[in-house]
Amino acid sequence: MPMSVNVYDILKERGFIAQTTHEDEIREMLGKEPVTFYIGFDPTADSLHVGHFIQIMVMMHMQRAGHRPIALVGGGTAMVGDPSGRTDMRKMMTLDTIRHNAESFKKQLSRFLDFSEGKAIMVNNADWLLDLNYVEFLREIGVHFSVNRMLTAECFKSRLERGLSFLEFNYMLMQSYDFLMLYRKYNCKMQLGGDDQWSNILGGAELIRRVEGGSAYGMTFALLTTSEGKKMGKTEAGALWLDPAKTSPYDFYQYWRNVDDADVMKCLALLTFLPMDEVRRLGSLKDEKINEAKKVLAYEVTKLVHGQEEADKAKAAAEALFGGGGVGAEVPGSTISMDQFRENANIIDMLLLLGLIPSKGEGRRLIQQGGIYVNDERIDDIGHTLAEDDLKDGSLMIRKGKKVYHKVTVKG
RNA sequence: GGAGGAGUACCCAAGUGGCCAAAGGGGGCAGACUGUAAAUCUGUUAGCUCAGCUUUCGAUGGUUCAAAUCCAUCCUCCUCCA
Repeated sequence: MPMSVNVYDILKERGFIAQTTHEDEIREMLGKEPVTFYIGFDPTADSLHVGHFIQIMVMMHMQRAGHRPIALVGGGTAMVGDPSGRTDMRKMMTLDTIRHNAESFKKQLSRFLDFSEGKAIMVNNADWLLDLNYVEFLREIGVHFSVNRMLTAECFKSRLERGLSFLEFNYMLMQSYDFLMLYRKYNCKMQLGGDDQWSNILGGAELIRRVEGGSAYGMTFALLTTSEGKKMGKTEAGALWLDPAKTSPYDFYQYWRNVDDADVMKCLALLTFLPMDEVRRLGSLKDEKINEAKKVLAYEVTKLVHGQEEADKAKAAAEALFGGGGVGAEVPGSTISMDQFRENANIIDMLLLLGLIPSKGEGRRLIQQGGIYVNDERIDDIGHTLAEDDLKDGSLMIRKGKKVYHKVTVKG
């Protein structure tokens, strides 16, 4: 298999790599042969989010370079909960929830990777973890772990201050066991993951070396953080989901359109496939010009996640709304009936109906502070009533603050 | 199992009988300035039929004209000892 550019160098140049177990050996191995590797995703929610997307980008880069990804859905590990980087205990999830989430993960993952002809594999660790025999597991795997060493691991530090249950303490063993199983079954030699997974990955690589005497490697990737070190991809509504039903393509697009200047280059490198020369050019734009880079970023990421059609729509909507142009058809909004319109003609009732405000108090505040516009006219009376005259071609535009647009279409 | 300590709004955290819908900070939202950025400044941040009323300080019950504050029971968490 021809490999012109070593994928390790690509990942390195784009800023993915945080830590590796054996840098030189890994680079050499990736350069000369197809390698089977895996990344685990614990189904703790019913959709993947941007944090996962970084890992998916890595898998795509690796697959393009001829390597074989295994996407591991953590149906078994989710039963226990990874304590890494957490300050409090995870909520215990029911079996049904986990199953449902695992199914959603599978669906989403298959959009990004080519699973045909064994080019990628999807597994669920519930298949081997749930039926484990406790004593056997302790004897086969448990012997190889030193509690003393585990306690010094970075990922448990914060938890040792707040408390760590035995249940969660075992997470590392389970993940290590996963790696061993995949090594045995698929000759999986590498585990990749977010940097918070470093300890868990090391555990697995060492386990394989001890039990099988084989060579196993690990590599972690920078978590997506802002220049201030905060986790990226968080919105007021929670995470930035990949599921269009949970985060609309328009909102998704807007999130990237609005990233901090300082983060633009990093995001372009990590979240798009644009050539690095282009990334550097866009990232070095200054002042107002950097808006161009943000538009490219938003479009490219949205295209990868939601497809070209949705990306085009999101872009068109953004241009129509912010470019001062007319109101395009693809603007985010909702459709209500004429009865609903009449019954909720009071502006605050309408905002509530549309889900733009959580309570009427919030609505009054917004209006008093001048944050609500109807058809681009500021509303300054909390008793304002919408009239049918406000409708233009059966719709009207409500704006909350500077950026939240909502088109109301009235039918019937 | 024993001894102490803690649970306050989205988060952290003050408040130990009335002046408490509850200081302060963070976060959020809105306004000004801008580039749909950042920083800064201002306002706001329980609900409602909003100068009034209703429901909140782990839960339940009690004392009192009056409780986040006092008492009882329970739940949860932490620390030390075993």
